Amino acid sequence: MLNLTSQQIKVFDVIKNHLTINGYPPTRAEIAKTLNFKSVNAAESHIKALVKKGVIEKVPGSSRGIRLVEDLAGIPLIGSVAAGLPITAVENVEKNIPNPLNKHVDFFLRVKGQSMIDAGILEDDLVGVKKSSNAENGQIVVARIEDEVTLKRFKKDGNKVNLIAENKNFKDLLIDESMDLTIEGIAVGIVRENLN
Amino acid sequence: MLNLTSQQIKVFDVIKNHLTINGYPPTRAEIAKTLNFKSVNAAESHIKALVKKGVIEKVPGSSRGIRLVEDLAGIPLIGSVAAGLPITAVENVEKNIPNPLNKHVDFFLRVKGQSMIDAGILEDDLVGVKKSSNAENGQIVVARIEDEVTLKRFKKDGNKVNLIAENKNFKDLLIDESMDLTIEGIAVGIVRENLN
DNA sequence: TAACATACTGTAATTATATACAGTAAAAAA
DNA sequence: TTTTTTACTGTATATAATTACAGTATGTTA
Repeated sequence: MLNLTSQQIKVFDVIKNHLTINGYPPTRAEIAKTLNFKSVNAAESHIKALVKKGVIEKVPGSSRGIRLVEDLAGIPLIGSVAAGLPITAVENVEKNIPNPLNKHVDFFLRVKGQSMIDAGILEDDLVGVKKSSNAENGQIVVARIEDEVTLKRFKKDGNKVNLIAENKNFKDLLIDESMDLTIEGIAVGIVRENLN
Repeated sequence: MLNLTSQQIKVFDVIKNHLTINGYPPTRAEIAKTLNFKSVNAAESHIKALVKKGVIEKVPGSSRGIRLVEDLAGIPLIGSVAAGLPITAVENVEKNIPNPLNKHVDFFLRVKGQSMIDAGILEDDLVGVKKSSNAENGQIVVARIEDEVTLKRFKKDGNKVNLIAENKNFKDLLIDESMDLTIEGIAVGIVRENLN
């Protein structure tokens, strides 16, 4: 959803909200009324801009013929993160799933390894992640150290950051100045597709 | 969705399909065309019947002003099961959530207690359950013994059924002839709304 | 500086859509 | 048996809605 102007974002949000509240898209007149435009053509122009930018689709001649491109897709599931790419880069998106968690989720990340099993997070679980560059003590975070992405419990002691694995067989990871640590997001929920 | 005639089910399905394919409801003319009605009023009449039966809602004067009552609901989340009631009775439904699992789920059940923590299933997790009256060895099942509903791993030895808790502190539950055991469903996935 | 994008107002025409009314016919319920 | 429900066709109309065209103004990019 990049490159949208603030007005375009407003129009997009009106469409999105209308869809969730009413179950069908708004008309140009309804968009104009909501945003206090005096001309329906203001809405029409914004719709054209949003189509051009690829965030919505139009069905010409059809009343309320608007689709949210983003919305059809659901929330991106990141299977594995290729080195050098931002986590949510399209190259990393495995598929898209609907969000059952009663919270904002920016992406789901498939868990690799056993480092969090004592917190009930198993390999291949999908962790719902909200993007954030900082974390509070005790939160489970998606962290990036150099080029590697891991899921760990965040603990800060003064200015020393400790990334704790919830597995007795793993040792804590103490971050020092020389290491390049980025907090990518906070884990807010879990989806497990496979039981066995 | 009871009491619908076969024609009404067809019309309902056309609306539902149009929604999933196009992202917005069909017009009367579109319904009529899909079902080869020669008059748009045939669609209009069916819509009125469906509204009367409570499976859709109409927004008068609004183009494509149709809502699926059932669809808004998602999959029922069962918070706790009242004694004497079937699990999915409306009285037990806490709320409804969308299904992120790539499988058929009849309902979600909120887990009570610690009996499955060694399988990575924690208290308050939502277990996605597919209704089934029989289970295979090793599957995690929702079982009802007398009036109590529990989540356990199913194991059958000859004709002895064993319900195994995945927690060292719990002992297995051996079912004998005198007990009233019902398998209500098979767990197919997990959703965890809260991490800490 | 010229071209383009953004951000609108205002008018108007064509088409899309809901919906009422008048029928016909058969099946189901009271 | 009468009434109601179901299941349509066919016509008509008011209104809902898309969308093009003509402007104005400002900011951004080439």
